[in-house]
Amino acid sequence: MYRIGELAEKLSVSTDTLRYYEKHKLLAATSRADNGYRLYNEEALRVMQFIIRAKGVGFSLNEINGLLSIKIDKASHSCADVKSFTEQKLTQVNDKIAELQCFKGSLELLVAACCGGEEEATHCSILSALENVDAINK
Amino acid sequence: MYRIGELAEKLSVSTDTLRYYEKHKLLAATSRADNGYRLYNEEALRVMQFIIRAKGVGFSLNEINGLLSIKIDKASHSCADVKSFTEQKLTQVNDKIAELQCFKGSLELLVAACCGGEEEATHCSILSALENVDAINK
DNA sequence: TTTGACCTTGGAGTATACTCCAAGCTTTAT
DNA sequence: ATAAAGCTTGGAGTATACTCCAAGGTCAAA
Repeated sequence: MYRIGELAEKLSVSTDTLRYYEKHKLLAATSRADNGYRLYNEEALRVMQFIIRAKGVGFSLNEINGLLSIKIDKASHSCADVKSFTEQKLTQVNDKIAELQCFKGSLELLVAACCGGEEEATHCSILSALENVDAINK
Repeated sequence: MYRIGELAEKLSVSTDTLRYYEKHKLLAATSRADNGYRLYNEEALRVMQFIIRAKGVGFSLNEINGLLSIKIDKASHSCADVKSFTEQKLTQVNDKIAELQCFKGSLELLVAACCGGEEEATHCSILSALENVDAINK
């Protein structure tokens, strides 16, 4: 079991963030020590990694709560509910991937086209390439 | 040229958002009409689409400003600056894509495994699958 | 010509997600 | 035994990104 500070360091987040997530029902401590200290197990670590990843790709804490509640709120959802919610999230994720592929393509084009030298960027083809970034993104 | 309301509707954002972006140097109106109304051209439309996409995949307005300033701030950056900044962003984008691929894999697994019926989700295999989501995400 | 829809500005208010602080208890090291 | 580091709570403060409002100008249609 980890104390809050240990888990925080392992995840590169603050202890305040962990307490904030507990207050907002995203992740409760696994248990409490006799002295009242929060204790977290490996499962909690994995859930936090999940939350951090989800945040990184643009899900709000509220949306992440929704994703996590599939797990937590078992009895209150039917299979049909869960399936349709999950399909919806899958569509969202696919859309996000598609957008990022566009960014990736544009940026790769820019990197490939740029001379990388010391002259002013005014004369660098990377900039003209970026000016067409939206066209590329389609 | 579009008036602010027309552009806002085309993009499904509020006019307040467009004025907010102008105030925060993300996108100025292309010009002003004689009556003081903001006017936007097709280029502005494309820049806004770019901003909206970037936001959707988790870039902050500040980061987006950085991306846009490659375009705007030509004379103040060398080619080497621009190239290294762009390569850094590319790494970020690749990381985000990898994370989303994990989500996608997990969610697809869940959708495929779920019966989709009316019974309580307690008995649905989609949930047990989700409990291993972090393992799947690796 | 006047009603309604649209635009202007500046500034205040809100939601989200932290982040910091005070006051105090616990534990570890010297 | 006492200091330093770590934990507790509740609550206040901050950054980001809007969102709304007031007071007023503009414009097209009835």
